[in-house]
Amino acid sequence: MHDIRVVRADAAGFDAAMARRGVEPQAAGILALDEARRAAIALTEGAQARRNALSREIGAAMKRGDRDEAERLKAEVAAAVAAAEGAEVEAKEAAVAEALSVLPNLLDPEVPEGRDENDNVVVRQHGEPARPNFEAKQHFELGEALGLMDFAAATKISGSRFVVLKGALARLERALGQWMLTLHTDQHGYSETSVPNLVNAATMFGTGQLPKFEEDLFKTTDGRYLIPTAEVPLTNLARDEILAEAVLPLRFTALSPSFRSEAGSAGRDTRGMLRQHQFSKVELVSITRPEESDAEHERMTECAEAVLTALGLTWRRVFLCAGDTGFSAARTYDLEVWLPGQQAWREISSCSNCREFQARRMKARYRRGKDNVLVHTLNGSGVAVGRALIAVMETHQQEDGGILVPEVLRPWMGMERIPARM
RNA sequence: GGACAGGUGGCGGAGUGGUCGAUCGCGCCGGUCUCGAAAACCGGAGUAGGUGCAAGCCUACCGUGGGUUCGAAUCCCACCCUGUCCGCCA
Repeated sequence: MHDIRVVRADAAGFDAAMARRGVEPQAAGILALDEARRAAIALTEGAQARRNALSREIGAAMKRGDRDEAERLKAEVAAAVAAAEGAEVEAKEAAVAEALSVLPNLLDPEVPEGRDENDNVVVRQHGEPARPNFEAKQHFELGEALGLMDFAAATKISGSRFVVLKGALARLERALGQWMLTLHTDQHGYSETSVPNLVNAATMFGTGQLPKFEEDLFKTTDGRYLIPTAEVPLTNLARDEILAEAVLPLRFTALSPSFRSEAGSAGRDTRGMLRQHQFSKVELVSITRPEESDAEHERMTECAEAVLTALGLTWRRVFLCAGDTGFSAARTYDLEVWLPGQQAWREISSCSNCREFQARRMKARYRRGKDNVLVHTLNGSGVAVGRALIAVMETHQQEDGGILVPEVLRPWMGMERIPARM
């Protein structure tokens, strides 16, 4: 959500910022709506002031028993009320709000120019893509050979883009989630949080999923939505709050399922569990003072990177370009992990600083002296459990189809290796 | 699901048709006192929007949305939420 004052103050700058996103110029249209809105407000409020004054006079007239005068004034009030209603202030305010709420966030100046993922910039890499002396398999080949990853069963139960994990792979998923959550709470200062997975429309508006991206969500029959990420409930903890400065920064983490309709990605990544309607994810969310958010963004990204390093994965940090940065974000780092079976870098985490974009939608503020100031919100995957499972399988696969369990997961797995099926 | 009781400013809590944006307490900000702090005392302070160079003026907001009325925090209706009890149920 944008501040109309920003558009008024620098229309050309606003359009230039939108252009980086590939969005057509908006300022002129918004300013026209704003003019109409303000004119309607002036008209209506003048009429309301007249009505209020007349009402007071009526009260006075009644008090002294002057009924004729009171009746005469009532007629005048009726005219004022009609004028106020004719201006249609609400519709005009809604038009401005709508226009401002469907536009993406302003990008940080440092965000690289570019149209799509090909223009993203690698800023850091950990490890080198492995060159095993055997042909690395993809995770679904491994999982199906182990008899522990069953897509047919999931299709029967639910449909495409779901999976049933069994035995050691089900346990591996649980181990990953538990271990990551423990890492972030015990080592990284995040507060463990258990959140609803079903939220209302106001919550979805707060983080920016609504009104523009409703088709990406699953909606329930009673008008609620399944969360596409725990970012949604975690960030909305601050909605409509005025926080004490001393509590900032707030850092939350949650392990939750994420539900995505994947509308528009038909035919993409259809094999395996890379792109599912439901997956498990450990999410990180920070609520900070404005001056802290850039440092917090780096810190958060490093917390996610620590997960990948500890799992023995090969990864790189990518600075998303203008065209690839998400709607609510001012700047985003993706973490990509190397998948030896697929011979490709794939996104496993995305860490974004949304600055005050979500906070304005949510009215999430903190008290600084006598002022109420919008907080900054950040979110990052720490990390996606489903994709971490894939990465662990493909990275630590052995020639016989067994999978070596990373050291950090062994206490949770109760085994050093998922043995190949005999 | 049924029956009651409620939803008021950062928090607590008054207010039942006419200067009520709203008494009061806590907390908050400024000041007096003090070497400093605490206490005490004095003063200030809601949010959003419109207008104006500014001081200021105006409008809206007492869960949400309608309605009655010249006028609604106050009356009526619907919905949402909270509490208590009952029923049902992981």
